[in-house]
Amino acid sequence: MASIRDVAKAAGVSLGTVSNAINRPEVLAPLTLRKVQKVIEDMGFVPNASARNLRAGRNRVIGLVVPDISNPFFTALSMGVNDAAFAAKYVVILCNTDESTDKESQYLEVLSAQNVEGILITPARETIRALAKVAEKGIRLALVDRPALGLQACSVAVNDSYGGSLALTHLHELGHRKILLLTGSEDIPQVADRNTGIRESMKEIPANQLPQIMELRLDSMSASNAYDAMMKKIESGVDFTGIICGNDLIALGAIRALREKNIAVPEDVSVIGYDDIDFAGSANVPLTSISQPAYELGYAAAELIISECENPERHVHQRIEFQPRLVVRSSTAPTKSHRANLRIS
Amino acid sequence: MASIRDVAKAAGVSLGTVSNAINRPEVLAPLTLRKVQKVIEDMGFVPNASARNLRAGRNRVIGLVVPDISNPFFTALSMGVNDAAFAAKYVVILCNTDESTDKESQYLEVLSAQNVEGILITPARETIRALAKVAEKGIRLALVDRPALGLQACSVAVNDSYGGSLALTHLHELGHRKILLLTGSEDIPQVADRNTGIRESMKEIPANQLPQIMELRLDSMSASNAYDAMMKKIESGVDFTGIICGNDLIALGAIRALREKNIAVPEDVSVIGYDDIDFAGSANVPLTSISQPAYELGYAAAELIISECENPERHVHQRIEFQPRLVVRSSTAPTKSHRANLRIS
DNA sequence: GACTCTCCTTGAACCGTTTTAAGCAGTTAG
DNA sequence: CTAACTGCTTAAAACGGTTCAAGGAGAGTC
Repeated sequence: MASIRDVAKAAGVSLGTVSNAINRPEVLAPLTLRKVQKVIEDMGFVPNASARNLRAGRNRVIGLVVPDISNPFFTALSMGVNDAAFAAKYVVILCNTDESTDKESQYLEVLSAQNVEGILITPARETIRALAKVAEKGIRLALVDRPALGLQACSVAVNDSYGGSLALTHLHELGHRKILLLTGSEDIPQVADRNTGIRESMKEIPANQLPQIMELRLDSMSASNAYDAMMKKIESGVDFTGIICGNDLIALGAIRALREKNIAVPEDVSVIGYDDIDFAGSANVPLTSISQPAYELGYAAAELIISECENPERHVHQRIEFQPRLVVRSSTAPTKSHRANLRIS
Repeated sequence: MASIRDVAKAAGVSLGTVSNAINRPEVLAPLTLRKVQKVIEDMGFVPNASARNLRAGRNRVIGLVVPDISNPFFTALSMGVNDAAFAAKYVVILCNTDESTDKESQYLEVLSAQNVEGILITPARETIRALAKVAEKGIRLALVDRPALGLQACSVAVNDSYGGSLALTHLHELGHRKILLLTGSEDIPQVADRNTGIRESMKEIPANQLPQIMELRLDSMSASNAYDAMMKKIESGVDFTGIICGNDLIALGAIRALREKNIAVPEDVSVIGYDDIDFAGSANVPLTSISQPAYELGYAAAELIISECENPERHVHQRIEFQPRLVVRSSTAPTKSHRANLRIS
């Protein structure tokens, strides 16, 4: 590999001049510049990034740590991060933790060894301690899809509590009074927050209309898991008219089970998903879902951390919160009695 | 940020000793080692990767360039790459080109500026020229999901031609004689290869059983696009009993259109997808599909390029080819006449 | 007591850049 | 004619590690 010295020798100039040709072309005499550039071109010279970073103390690399990149939500988020980084000529190291705290802290080690300028992370659980350690080492942090609880860092999140409330209110307005909550473990902060939102919005509802909530917790928030659980649930009786699902995959799994048992969606049972993944709209029963701006979330987070890297002293930590949005499609409908009521009035 | 010198001073040893404590602990006296390690721990010292890499001439970073990370196939592939890299203590920079050759070559620039050790790429189209330029700069390449046409590089691919043949043979054996090919542009190498496979396997079929093939090309291989095209197609007459789709998303879109038009899948029309994405099995009509080992593909490719980086002189370029696999679920079935025939015999 | 051996530790060179102060012509001003 | 300035270029000092030849201290041997 050619070094800057080789270029200098070949061009008959000093090594500093070559460096200037690359980084501050305006200070060179046009003729010299031309000459050096030609040699660089001819030799196919690429500056060594390690040396450059060593000297400059920066490397235009950020890390992104997510629990599950195969979840379309995080895929979209990561696309947002990538695009924002690309626009700022940064580059993203993607780390997928498979929801394991172990792998997460290992990745944090690796990233800090790589001296990335910043880390964007959706911590799997309460990894605040490991994060604080990283922050101590001078690596900037931003939390994604999670507020920065007590941590000195930016955060970009979605109002999950409001999302839960949106789902409940929608079903309630359609006349549903017996609602099944098909979701994951309360250990997952997002799940917990949405449940909080659901409980909160119950308080707004007049006592005589208060829906009854049943919970069914899944070990893993996958379609097949939801399908199995739902089949069992149906066999023990369908004592609900609406289902609020932890995510769209769960909703799809549940719908498959319902159809197999000849329970019509949305005529007999309404189902509402969460995340509004790409596929939701083109599913067999187009899903009503709570849309989260995953791409924008990632984009905003990346912009935030990049601006912090570019301008550390002027930066103030921010907390950005996006609002989820209800997207009504065909998997939810008024209950039969509600429809009857509407017809009467 | 603490440097190795600060550690040395604090521990009262020379800087070389600290380096040894980190990299060759066995040469140090146990006492010294202990002492230095304690200081490292206390100061939270992390060796600067740039400096280390500068000296070593390596940086344990590879780039992964894919056309569309939101396609579950590439998501799985990238997980394979990440896991293999993680195991070898490498790190992956993910680049998503949105199928744009422009963005692709920009990313190649960025990656070579970052001096990554190797690049794993699924070239969008025939980007051989840009790739050759990168290769010249001494960056190792490996092609993923594409054979290394004339390029001095490793490649990991799936036998697409065989995949096409699998699909056709499956439908043919079920008695289908009028088959619709619902796929993307022939510019996409995979699409072209599968079509070749289909044509090839036609030659094996006795003339009196030869199926008739119709082609319908989509601009973009998405579910909604497939749905629209399919709706139109159905309105102009259903002159086919089987559909071979370019990917699973297309299959799902097509199935939705068919159902909406009250054409039963698989009773009236069989549909076969491609990729066998995670969701295929839990779709409303569980998809028959051609499974590609996306994760393994990525894993193998990463292992290949990493081994090349670790041992450049001993490395010989390889071409690994995976075989696709037919996964039969519920979206394909024998034609009515075929079923009748079976009953008779 | 001199010699060799072992075991640790050290100092210095080096990796390939960026950056900065200094230098060197040539020009302009006084 | 000197001084100051301008416009480029250069040499040298970092940056933070790794590595290696050389050195020093004890122990063992003759």
